[in-house]
Amino acid sequence: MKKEKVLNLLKRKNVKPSVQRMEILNYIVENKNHPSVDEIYSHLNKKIATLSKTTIYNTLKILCKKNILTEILIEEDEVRFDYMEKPHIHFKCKSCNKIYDVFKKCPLINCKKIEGHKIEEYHIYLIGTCKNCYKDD
Amino acid sequence: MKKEKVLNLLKRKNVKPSVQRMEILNYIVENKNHPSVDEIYSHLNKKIATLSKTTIYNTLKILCKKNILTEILIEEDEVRFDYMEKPHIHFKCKSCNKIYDVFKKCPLINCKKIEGHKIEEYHIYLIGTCKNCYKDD
DNA sequence: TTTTAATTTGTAATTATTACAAAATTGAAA
DNA sequence: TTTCAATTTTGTAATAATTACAAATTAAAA
Repeated sequence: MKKEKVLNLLKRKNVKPSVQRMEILNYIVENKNHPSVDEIYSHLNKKIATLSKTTIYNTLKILCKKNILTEILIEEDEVRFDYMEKPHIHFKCKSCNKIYDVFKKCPLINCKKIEGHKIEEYHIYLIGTCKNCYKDD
Repeated sequence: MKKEKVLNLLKRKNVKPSVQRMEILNYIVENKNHPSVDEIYSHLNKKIATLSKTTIYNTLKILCKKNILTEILIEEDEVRFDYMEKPHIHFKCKSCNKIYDVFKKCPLINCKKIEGHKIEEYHIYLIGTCKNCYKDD
């Protein structure tokens, strides 16, 4: 994603841009496999030597609150993050541990209510073996 | 669930029964709102004064491995557990924090493969406001 | 009973995340 | 440009769920 696009996205959602915020958001948007906080840190640390993990946590929290990102709770021990342009499904491969985006439609996502409960968020997580790992058997 | 049913369930799935294992499994099966480890501990501690949290963690791990329970990753900071007789959806209320089971059918649950990936587990989490909290507005 | 194996327990270690306050940076006003 | 206030970033320390591990207990087998 172009620098300008990230900048505009932040502005549009009322998040004051900064070098750190732009880099963090950009890395998540670019990297499709939903990097962990550690991965984000390791990668960006090369560019921004003074970067702190606390900044990453702070930024991610803001970006979620402003609905730019969504938390993915597919891993047991850490949170992942998702830039969701359109609603989609997540598939985690048990073997290689990658998290794929799947854009198959699910009628559930159009429901506003279910058994009387008002739905505000949809999280669909599938777990199994991805096509790359599967063929190695 | 009757004592004997829990016992048979454990035996059938090749888990050696014990007082602790039966009580833990029974509590999860009986309590429909998916108690946390802390809640399980607090409740069963009254019955089994010597109970240790480590035993609960050990037992839950075994029960998951033997496919008697499934992990629910709907909470950000702790794991919940589910006794899944038939596949269903989970709905978490943001307001009262209860986790409901919803038995509406979703065609996704019949898919064995998606975009070439082999599916082994289905986790569908909806988040919003439940019907009890909603009407208080 | 004696012995062996499995389970339970308590403590200490691990690890992701948060709280907090100092340092650095930004942006506007003078 | 300089000054000053507000915001952001950073590092350290605290928190809390989970796990590792070994001793104690219990159950099963001989």
